[in-house]
Amino acid sequence: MTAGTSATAAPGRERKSDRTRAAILNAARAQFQQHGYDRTSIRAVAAAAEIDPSMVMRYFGSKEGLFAAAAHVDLQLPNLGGVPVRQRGQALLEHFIRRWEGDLSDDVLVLLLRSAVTDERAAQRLQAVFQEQLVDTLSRMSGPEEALRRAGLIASQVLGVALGRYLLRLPGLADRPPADLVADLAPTIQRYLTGRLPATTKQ
Amino acid sequence: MTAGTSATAAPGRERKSDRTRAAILNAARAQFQQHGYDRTSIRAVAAAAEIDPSMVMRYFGSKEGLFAAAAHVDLQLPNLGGVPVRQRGQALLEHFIRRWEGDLSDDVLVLLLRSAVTDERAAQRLQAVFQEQLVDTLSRMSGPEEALRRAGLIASQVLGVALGRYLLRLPGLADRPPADLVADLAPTIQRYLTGRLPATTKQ
DNA sequence: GACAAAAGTCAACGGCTGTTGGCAAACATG
DNA sequence: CATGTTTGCCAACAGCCGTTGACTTTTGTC
Repeated sequence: MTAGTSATAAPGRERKSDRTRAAILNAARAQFQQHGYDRTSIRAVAAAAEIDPSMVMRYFGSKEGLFAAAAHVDLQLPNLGGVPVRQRGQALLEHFIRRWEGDLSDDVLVLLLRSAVTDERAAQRLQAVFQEQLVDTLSRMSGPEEALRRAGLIASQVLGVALGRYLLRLPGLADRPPADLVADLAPTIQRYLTGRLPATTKQ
Repeated sequence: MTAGTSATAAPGRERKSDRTRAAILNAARAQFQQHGYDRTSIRAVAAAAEIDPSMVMRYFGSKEGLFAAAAHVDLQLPNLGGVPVRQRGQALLEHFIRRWEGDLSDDVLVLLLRSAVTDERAAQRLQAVFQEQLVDTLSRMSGPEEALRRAGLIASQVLGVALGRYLLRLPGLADRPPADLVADLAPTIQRYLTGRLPATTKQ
């Protein structure tokens, strides 16, 4: 409509299909996040996107391909170098909570978590996110072995909160104000991040 | 329905059906734990128990009934009153780790966790376990409101470890010796259990 | 307007699912 | 042996699933 009709496809020209492609992807993300991989059907996604199920196959090849496209996660971890050492735990924790508490289009990690518990490929994908984003960030502050160890501890606490608060809705976690939760948990993250850790057994 | 029909049967007398009943239950537990609720089919359970699928229906009514029967969890939390206050965190943590690390028939909580992420009923059941066993245990040491708060924090860390180590198999968690993990995490549990917690915002 | 590619619709396939009811063997009891 | 109950297998149902291929409509280019 905007560009001239005679011009060949410019790089910025958006195809008509890109719209439905995005619609499918949005619907898929919502479904995967709410119901997990198994209980999300291509038919339901197509219905939510108001198109035919076969379109999903055309654009994404298979249900697995759709999931792969929908589950791209970027943690967008902040650069902790600019934060005073004593406040890094709280800063990191606030970052996660803010992501989850915020607008409902951003929590792809919940999507991934819900599916990874039963789907092996989703688990590997979550493992990759953990490795490439969290471990790498910590590697800038310490050796690779210690980074892996600290990252594991942080992941256990952060994912545990997400699990209990957003998936299981445990009463002691789900009904607390975000700020209180941050206050309670920040010392833990701080210790995992910068505190002194006990010596490991030989390895 | 479950009561014996004839009064002549001695109390210790075991029916023939009790054997297959137990076989079904064992197979179901293994399947539910390994694949979660959705990917466990009654047919697969029946095949593993070497009986007909219709038998499962006869004994447990439905797939949901089977799951309910298979997912009975008793955390068997130790009485922390007999443990020195400073070691209670470690004691509680060791208890959980020992349960999971031990023989492969005991980890019903992993079963429940894997299913609770997608199945609402399983989630409610896990919520009940959390409430009736963990919160109640802590209530003996503090007021009910504080107990709920501390229980939530403990659950987030403990379930987070179970999630990362046994379900997702994150490299920083899954490949560490149990003793090392206990050493790293014990201070956290200790703080959640007995440490001083920041003031909460009004509620 | 003619024509080709893209975008979308429709109906169907084979497979797996939970669940049901009928019927055959095993068994205990008179 | 005759009886009724328990225990079990078999075949089938209705439904949803991912996926496919043929067909029609829209769109863009000459």
